[in-house]
Amino acid sequence: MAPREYGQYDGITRAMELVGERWALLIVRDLLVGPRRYGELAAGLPRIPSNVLAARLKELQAAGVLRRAPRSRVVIYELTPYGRELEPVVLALGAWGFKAMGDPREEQILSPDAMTISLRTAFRPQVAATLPATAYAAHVGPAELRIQVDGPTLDVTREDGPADLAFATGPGIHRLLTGELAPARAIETGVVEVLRGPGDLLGRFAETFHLAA
Amino acid sequence: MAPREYGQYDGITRAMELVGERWALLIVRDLLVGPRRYGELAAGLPRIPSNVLAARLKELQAAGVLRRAPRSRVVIYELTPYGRELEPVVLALGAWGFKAMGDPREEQILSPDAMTISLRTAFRPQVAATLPATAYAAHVGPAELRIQVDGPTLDVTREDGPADLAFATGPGIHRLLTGELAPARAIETGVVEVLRGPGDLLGRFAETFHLAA
DNA sequence: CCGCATCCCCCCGGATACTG
DNA sequence: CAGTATCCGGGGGGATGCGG
Repeated sequence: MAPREYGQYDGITRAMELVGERWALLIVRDLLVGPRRYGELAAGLPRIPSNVLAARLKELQAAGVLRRAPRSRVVIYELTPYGRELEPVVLALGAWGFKAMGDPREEQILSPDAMTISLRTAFRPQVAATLPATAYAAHVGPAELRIQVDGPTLDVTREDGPADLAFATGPGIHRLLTGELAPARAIETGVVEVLRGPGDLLGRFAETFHLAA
Repeated sequence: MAPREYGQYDGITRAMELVGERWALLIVRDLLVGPRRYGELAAGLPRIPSNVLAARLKELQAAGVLRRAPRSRVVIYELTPYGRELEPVVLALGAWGFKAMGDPREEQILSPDAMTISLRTAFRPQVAATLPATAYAAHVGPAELRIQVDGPTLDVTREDGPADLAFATGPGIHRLLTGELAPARAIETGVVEVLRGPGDLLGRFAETFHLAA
């Protein structure tokens, strides 16, 4: 159960030993959104084998990255303070990888937690501060994401509630965030489907969230 | 030769597909110091099997992270501009992993390139700016590292030259950077061996380079 | 039904030898 | 010196089982 080692003594090597195994950083990514149960993690990572998920959770716990928290008869996995310190790393890595994303393939999914982290990465506080406070409801897959922008602060939750603009989308939203796809065309082509509210608000959304290609 | 996929469409997943394989980020770490030949990379990563190194180099090249550059009859591997954009990620990951480092074990080495990156991570420009310009010569393993601090700028190279303080050290220097080990005691205990120059300059070194434990 | 454990297969990674 | 070839063990992928 001891992690595989690299035989070197420096920070990066140590980090790779702690969170460098396959799937580990994707588990951290989802836990950065909030505490999750085993089944929720499995649902957000459909292609992870159950034994690997169980093994990673044990290793990450032993590494001090996450902790099993017994909450009223069920087990919840949550990041430790040390694990939460990975947030800037994960966001920076996400911004870097974002630049190398091509078009989504059929088998590739966008989970609600992954989208939440992508939005945190793409959020531009200084731009948002100049825009009116806005609440969006984004339907991604079966889940609804409530995205509240209020000045320079961003809050993404999974509770639903009133929103100025409600839309459904999938992996294709990537091209909206890069600016490669204009908001109007995103709606025309069906990449984004407006459910409620004025479609022009998608322009404000695209201004608020942006990532380099 | 296509990378293993995770079936998700977001930036972190893409990043893991590009640089998430075992050893990949350690190769990137060393190339962040400068272009390297195959043998130099192998020397800095003694435990990597040669076939794995060859495979990673091909994959990272295909990923657009590095490039094979023919230089006067020999092949040099160097990061592309996109690969160099990993620097903040690698430094942040190194700072994070640094906090989880225990004492070095016998089989763990500190390579010159790893030490160079560690120094970049630990460098405190604002502190250095208040100190006189100083050149250190650090002997780590068989190699000599010339560390030049001039105001808020840091330059670490492998050429040797005059230095205000020359010292030899190994993995144990870690405890000096955290402040856990006082400079004077580092010399007393042999963690740092002063070769030339006044040993008190090690205090300036410890002020200039610092990492949280 | 959720949270894993078990089993099996396959492929990647580790070690070593070998070649242009 | 710069990789390639080969063999082997172990970890990951996938399906299934099972206890609380």
